[in-house]
Amino acid sequence: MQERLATKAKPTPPAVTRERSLDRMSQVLDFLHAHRRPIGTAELARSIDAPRSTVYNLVKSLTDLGILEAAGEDGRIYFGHKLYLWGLDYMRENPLVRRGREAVDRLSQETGETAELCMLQSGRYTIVHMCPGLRPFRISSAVGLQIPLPWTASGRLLLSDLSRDEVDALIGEEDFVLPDGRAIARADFHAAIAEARQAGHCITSGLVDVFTKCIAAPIFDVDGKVAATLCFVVSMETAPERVAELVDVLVARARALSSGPDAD
Amino acid sequence: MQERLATKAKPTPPAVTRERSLDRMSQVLDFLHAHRRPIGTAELARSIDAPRSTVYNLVKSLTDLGILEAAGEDGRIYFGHKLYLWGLDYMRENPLVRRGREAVDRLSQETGETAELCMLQSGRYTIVHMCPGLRPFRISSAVGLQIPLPWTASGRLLLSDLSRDEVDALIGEEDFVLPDGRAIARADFHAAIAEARQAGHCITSGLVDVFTKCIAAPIFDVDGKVAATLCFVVSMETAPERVAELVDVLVARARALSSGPDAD
DNA sequence: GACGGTTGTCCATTACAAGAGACAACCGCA
DNA sequence: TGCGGTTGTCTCTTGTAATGGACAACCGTC
Repeated sequence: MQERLATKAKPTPPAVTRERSLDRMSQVLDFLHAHRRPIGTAELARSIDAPRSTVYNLVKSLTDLGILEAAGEDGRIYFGHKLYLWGLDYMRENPLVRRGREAVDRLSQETGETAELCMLQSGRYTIVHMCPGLRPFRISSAVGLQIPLPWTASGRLLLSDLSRDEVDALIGEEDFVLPDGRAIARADFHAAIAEARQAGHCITSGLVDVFTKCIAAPIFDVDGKVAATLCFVVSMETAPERVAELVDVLVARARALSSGPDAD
Repeated sequence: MQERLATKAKPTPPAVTRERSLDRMSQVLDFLHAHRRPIGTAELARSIDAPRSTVYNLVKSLTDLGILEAAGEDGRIYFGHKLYLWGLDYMRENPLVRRGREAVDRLSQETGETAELCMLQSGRYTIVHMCPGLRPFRISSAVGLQIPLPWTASGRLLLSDLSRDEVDALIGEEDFVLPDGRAIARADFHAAIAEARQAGHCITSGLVDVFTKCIAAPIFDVDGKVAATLCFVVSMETAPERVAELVDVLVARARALSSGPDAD
């Protein structure tokens, strides 16, 4: 009886925590997403700080299900084809993504520029879709990449609904450091966000890459919040009139996609 | 006591089987993939023949993880954005898919035609990647679609390693009926497969769509089997010389992608 | 307003999986 | 050949989640 009560009344739960398999799976897949290449099972277990036996069992199960696949050598594993199929289903059924992709393809065709659809997913900036332009640009296979918000024009628009504190909470100090080592001042970034909101579009130059300019326009959801952005990645050399023209096209197309209940 | 013994000595395990959460999840996602649109939780439970309480809990967990998402009205659920991210990772890391995508983008840029990368996945024809051409074609957002193999030029190539019986086993009668109601004779289809294998490429006219021609070329894996195809979707009006030119480009590019251990 | 039909929530039970740890088979390297 | 470092498999224990089933809140329809 006493043990019963004692057991029941335990004020502090024991330190040993047992994760659910679904959570472990999510940890594994999230880690793989960040890791961005195949990994061995033992190293994976170390990386996500999970018991080895658990991870070995889990990897076996997930491999059997086609969620993971052997990739590379040494029995390394990575994402499986099932995830690809399911991901495509998401893309096809999600109205914003589906219509946004079509818009990107069409914009790229019409202008010959590289166009992208960008969204905030899990608090991170994501390139959802890209269609390369005509110009002999380096084709970055960056689709699905999650890169720091301050690096992009779209990032400034996507954050324009948040308060200053929310933005600060969302973005770590390291995200303000550009690929070439330069750092963006927080104050400047907040100002740029406000400016982007005012202007209804945003242009950045030479952030991710010295040779490119980003032009972005917001797509609004039914609540008037920025749900996604359309964006052009153009050469730094692009003439100002051409840039202005692209801005107009982009803003118009983004507005057409905004809060459209006329989807199918 | 008797029940105890009976319970303990059970020679045949009871009919009640308890599925693992991972298996249940896989059932749910596979069902959604086949269902191809959002579904309510209760109906989902009925559909996969799982206990209601199990499915309610599972859907809650998966939704929290971003693997499922509320979609449509009535609390229906569908695939979540995490699957999209993970699927893109699969696509980016898989050497064949990655290099095939780049080739498609480049082919489309160079020729101005709509180009596609197609594969056989889980025994079904899948458009893995598409880049729309310059011409004002109807943009089909067909990426990830799994359509009947007989409808396409790529399908004929992808099946060219299989025996007649294997092909027959893989393709149901309904797949031979084209969108406009016409039916393809099995014998003709088998002949077309053989011809495609011989020729090293395949051209079909007006199958999926009266106004289009499909031109496909095979990408071979290390074993010399057809692993994927590159394909152009062009207007029916395209001049024969132009078609011949596109065939040459396509075959050359596909060969360059074949069994390349020189991947990155 | 009593009814069969839903959908969604919440328990109690217990079968099963998450985790700890031992183990063998490999590496190098000294 | 022994010795730390691996990786991968296997056992056993025990916590926990999958399940059955009760329940409330809704429908409609008779």
